[in-house]
Amino acid sequence: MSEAAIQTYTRADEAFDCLQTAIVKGDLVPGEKIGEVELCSRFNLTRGPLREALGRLESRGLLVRRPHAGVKVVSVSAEELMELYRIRETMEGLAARQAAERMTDDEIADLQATLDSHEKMIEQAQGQAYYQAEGDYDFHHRIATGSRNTKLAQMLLGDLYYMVRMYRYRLSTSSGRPHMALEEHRRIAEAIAQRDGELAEFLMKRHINAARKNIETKIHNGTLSI
Amino acid sequence: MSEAAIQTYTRADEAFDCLQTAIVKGDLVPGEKIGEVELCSRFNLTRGPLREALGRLESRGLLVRRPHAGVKVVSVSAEELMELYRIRETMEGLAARQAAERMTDDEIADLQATLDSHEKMIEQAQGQAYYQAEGDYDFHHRIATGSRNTKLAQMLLGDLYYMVRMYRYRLSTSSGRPHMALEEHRRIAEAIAQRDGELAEFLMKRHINAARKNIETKIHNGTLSI
DNA sequence: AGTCTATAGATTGTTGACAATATGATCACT
DNA sequence: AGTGATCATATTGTCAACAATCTATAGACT
Repeated sequence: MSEAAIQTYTRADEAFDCLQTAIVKGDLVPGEKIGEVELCSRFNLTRGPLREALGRLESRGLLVRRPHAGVKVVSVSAEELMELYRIRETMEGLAARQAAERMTDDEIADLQATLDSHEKMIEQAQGQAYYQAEGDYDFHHRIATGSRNTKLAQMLLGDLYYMVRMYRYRLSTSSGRPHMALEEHRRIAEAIAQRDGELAEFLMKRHINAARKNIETKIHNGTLSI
Repeated sequence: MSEAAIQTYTRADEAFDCLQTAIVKGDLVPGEKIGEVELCSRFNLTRGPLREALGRLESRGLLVRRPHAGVKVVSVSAEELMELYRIRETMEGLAARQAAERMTDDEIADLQATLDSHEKMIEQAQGQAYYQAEGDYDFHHRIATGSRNTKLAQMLLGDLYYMVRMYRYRLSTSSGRPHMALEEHRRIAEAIAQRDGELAEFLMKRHINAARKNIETKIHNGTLSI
């Protein structure tokens, strides 16, 4: 094993993961004030590691803390969610371009194989958006790491995705346009396979822009509420 | 005062600031392993707040921590520094575009006034790059906040700038092209004043790209070593 | 002689108690 | 009666001792 899994899993890491998934899954409601002792009893933790985890989460912008007053999950407005997508658009565009230049042939083959399995999933689980959401996450994850840009991957995977996923869960349905998204993924992968960075960037930006517009119209329709 | 300063400044915040500036200024050498107790005695802190600060710094990617083994300042290779600039290029391009669309007239006037004072500073302090570096930081800071994109500003100001500044200090000289940089700033400000987002984005990307190339050639020359 | 194992030391992770601060309710005053 | 200040409570921030883990040194074995 070259890259071993985390050898020692510290309590603080545990706390961090627990809280993060709780926030993403919506178990911790945005805006609601939550006490430290309550969190401790809820996740079987002690306050030390918990506070360390809270610090990390705050630094990542998932929750906001006021000294001596308490901590609450950050609540994102519709506008801010749209801003998040605009950031993703530019950053993932860059990631796609660099991925086209730097992914190994094996990685690209894997990427395309992944898309095949996504297609099967979509066909099997008609209308069940969950697989699509996971698949989408998987696809973007691979490209982010494929960019070989450590900091970029860190920002994308560590910061942005969790915020986006947080709202994916809430407006659970996900896009509802699985076939179209898959098709867009295919084209991006194709551009990467042809080592056409410029095209990959363009297609990725358009892909995320389309997702943003899709959500935006749903919000305006009233189909979706944040 | 609408946005009051931090009412209560906790020890953890103090620790965070101390460590961050120490890292940026180079008092804490990258790669070197540092013990918690040593840091405590050095900054007159106790281990509790220190550890919380360490967690935040780690989450921001300024240092890396291995459980039970210790913590060391992250060391960035020349390639990674270039990657950082590529990220800045796209993100600040976006910031400039949104700033052109959203900054108030007052803010734009302030921005241009800032450039005037920068010009005077450069003339007065011939060759002293410090003012230029600070001025540059100031300019980009204003545009980041002017974008009205909370998350974008947070990522730029909270994550990227500190890493870049860290190396600015080390290769202290800064660009050594103050007049040219100022001229580029002027053009960007002008584009923003004319509410031409597309142009502002283009000019900003070119500006950062030029800065990147400047450093890159210096590294190849051997003028600069990381 | 080289390599592997085991132990000692030091360092980090964790815990529970203590101090400082914000919130909410009570009471006096206008 | 409504508003302001004061105080009690509960919660957060901080501290110092304890437990768990890693690293380095020394020894035994192949």
